[in-house]
Amino acid sequence: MKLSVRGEYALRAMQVLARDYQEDDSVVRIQEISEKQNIPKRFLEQILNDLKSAGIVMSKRGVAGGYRLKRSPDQITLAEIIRHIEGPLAPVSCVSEKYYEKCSCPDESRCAIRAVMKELRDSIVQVMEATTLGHLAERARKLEQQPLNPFDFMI
Amino acid sequence: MKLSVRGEYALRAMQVLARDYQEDDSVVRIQEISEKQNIPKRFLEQILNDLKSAGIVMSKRGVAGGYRLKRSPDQITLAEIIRHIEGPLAPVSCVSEKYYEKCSCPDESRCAIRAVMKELRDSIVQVMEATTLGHLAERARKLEQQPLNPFDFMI
DNA sequence: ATTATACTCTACTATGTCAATAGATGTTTT
DNA sequence: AAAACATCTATTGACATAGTAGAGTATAAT
Repeated sequence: MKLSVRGEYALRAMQVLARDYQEDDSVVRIQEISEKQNIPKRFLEQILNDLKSAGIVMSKRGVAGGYRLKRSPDQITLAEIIRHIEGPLAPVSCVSEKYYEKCSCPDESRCAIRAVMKELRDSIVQVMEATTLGHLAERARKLEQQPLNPFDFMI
Repeated sequence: MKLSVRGEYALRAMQVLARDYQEDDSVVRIQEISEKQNIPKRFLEQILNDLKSAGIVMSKRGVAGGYRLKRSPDQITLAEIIRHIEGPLAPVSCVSEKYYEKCSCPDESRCAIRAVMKELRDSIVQVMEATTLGHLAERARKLEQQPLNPFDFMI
């Protein structure tokens, strides 16, 4: 049920780009994202490259180079990011809409687990498609304004 | 976001035991579960063994041996099974209630992704804790009664 | 033009999971 | 007691994931 580390890093990197997003063509260096989010730089390079070929970010090479979102943060959902990095959002691929694959069970149409997994899939997809990088940036700004809350350390 | 194969097999095996559950102490052979669900037998042995030490099933050795649920199907949730097989239900462990671990991000209390992941966790947990093996068995019985629906092959 | 910067591409290593195999142990039946 | 059956335990190999490393390419400042 877990997100891969790769997927988590992708989201955290996109959060940074969304937070710093401007209409002009300003870019953010990998180094900076890496430091802000504690992500191994070399690993992050690969992830950002994936997201580039997915059409989510664009890059500028050379001295003042870096990455920026290819579209407005409001037009990029978390679902899109995760689907490109790890494939299906569904917990089992026999209930996936976009990446359906037959599973090994004898009869899908009579599998009760499959029925439950469909429900689960729907609630996951609902959250992930409803949340855009724009929402994330807005939320991040609000959280930054709040004073540190000591109760957050008591989980 | 995916369930491991191990977790999927565990659920499918428990579905069989729940479907065949009786108050007496009748058991089901691994071989039988393996054939019904197309699960590699030796692999299934390990999984059932795990579930045994988790207190979910009990076994009887020797001729006429096999496995049965240790408790009534109504008292076993899918959440309990998955937590024992794969750990946290949460997509990232920094939002897990039962298996919390600090993540590598600089400030959890101000991470917007974490806030979204918490929502996601809640909806996953809600489905998995609400669904018992009893529900699964009931649902399986209903599905068995239905005629084959050709539309189920058109996903 | 040269140099420094920062992305790009490919390959490698380590770790963990999935799956299969083999042999040991315990129970019942004959 | 022996044979047959079925669970138990340990080991192994294949594959995916996480992370590291090095050489290469484009850009801008000097």
